[in-house]
Amino acid sequence: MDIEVFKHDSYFSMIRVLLVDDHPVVRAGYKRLLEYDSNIEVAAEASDAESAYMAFVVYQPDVTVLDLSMPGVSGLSLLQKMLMRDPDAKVLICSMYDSHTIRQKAFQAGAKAFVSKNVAPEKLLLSIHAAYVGEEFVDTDAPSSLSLSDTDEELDRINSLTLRELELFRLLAQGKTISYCAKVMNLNEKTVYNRQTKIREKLKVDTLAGLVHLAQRHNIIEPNFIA
Amino acid sequence: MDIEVFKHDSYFSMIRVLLVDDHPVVRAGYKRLLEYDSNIEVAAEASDAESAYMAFVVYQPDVTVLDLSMPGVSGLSLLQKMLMRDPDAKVLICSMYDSHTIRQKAFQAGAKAFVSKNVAPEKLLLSIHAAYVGEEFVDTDAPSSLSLSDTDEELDRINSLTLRELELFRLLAQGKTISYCAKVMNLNEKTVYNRQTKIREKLKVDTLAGLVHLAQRHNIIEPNFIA
DNA sequence: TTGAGGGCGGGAATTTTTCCCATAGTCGTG
DNA sequence: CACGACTATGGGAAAAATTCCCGCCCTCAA
Repeated sequence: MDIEVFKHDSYFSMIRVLLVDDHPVVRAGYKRLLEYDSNIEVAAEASDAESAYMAFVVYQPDVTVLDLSMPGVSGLSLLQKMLMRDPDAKVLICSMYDSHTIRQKAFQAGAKAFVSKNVAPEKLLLSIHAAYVGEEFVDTDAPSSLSLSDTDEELDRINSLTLRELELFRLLAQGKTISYCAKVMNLNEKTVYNRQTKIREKLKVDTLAGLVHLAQRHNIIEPNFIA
Repeated sequence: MDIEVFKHDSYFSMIRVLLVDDHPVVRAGYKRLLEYDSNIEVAAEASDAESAYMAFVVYQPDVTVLDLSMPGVSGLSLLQKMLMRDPDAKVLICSMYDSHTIRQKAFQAGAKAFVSKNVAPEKLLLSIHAAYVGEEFVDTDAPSSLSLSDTDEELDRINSLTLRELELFRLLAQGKTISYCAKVMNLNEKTVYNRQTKIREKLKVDTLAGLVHLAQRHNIIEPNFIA
């Protein structure tokens, strides 16, 4: 991949990037990779949703690279908040765990691009440029899209979840308590209960454990075991 | 199968590191962080178990930084293979997901150090130096994990379950409802409730989802996850 | 403008779950 | 044998979690 193709004419065309990831190592990785491209500079970085939003408002980056799997609030909510503030924001969603569902939700929420952390460095740069100019970019050679078939009923059900529901789904599947969910999602516990019921109804599972299994099958959450 | 080698201008006191992680971004992150330390150089890197082993044999790094969550063969297997080849190998295990169990397994397998990807950059460098001189290094301020280093508490807890409790534990972790459990175990629902409470108490888990995760961590149930 | 749908939560009813307790069987031991 | 310790089992009342049904607000699209 010839990086020279990204060379812009003037100094003023630098793409200013905001990096959001809770892992210092990963942020460092992005920075190093982005350094390869002389038209990109890291304007700011953040390790959690709040500071990310603040940085977004303050620095007004051209492109935001946002990791989905952050503690607490989901990256998707943050994305929405950003888009609320600036509907034209270019956000590149990056996720450790790839799945059709996650991608779908990301784009639905307004992401301009999606890559998994497996992405080759050149692809990452490419996708940032693509996002910058407003194109949608999809990392096609997703390594092992392990979804058996995209017509899977379970998948359809998951896709029928609204954003907010998906967010709660993830939290619950991770084993968070109702009250914790209420806190981090800024909701009344009652609402969480109501929503949980709705989620289970949509997903056609009748136990919490069922939610966990379903979530793991579809890479909605990280498998917490080592084989 | 790509082993990248980095020129090292023979400063024999340099700590030569082998990086093993399947994510390019993460490898880049390590490299960037390690560059801060002028006594460390990245001798080679690898993105999968086989090439990692080859690199290990060929380059004989002073310290290997090994990510646990790799596709295919587990990082732990790779670790064992390396130690079989060189019992004195210094391997620093690095994992996205931290838990006491994981750590335990890592040290049990012969790891010299363990850090989670949340680790602060300085800690990472510190741990590499520690591993280099043969010390065991434990990232103490691990955010959410109890850093007690004795026996595997979770396992002990599971072992403290009675047979009947274990039976119910498995059913629950598989997502069966209380009434189903009562039926198949020939019990009054009340008894099942009482028992479930006791199990969660013994296992120190406060949600059903927690039971599922615990069960999976310890292979009590089949991970119902397609890889 | 109207209507559909998401997001949010109140109130009462309902169900689940806890907590404390009682009974019974088993086992090892003095 | 009798004793305590431990497991297995469940009753009853109380507490907490959950459901069910409802209304409100907002946005968006027709």
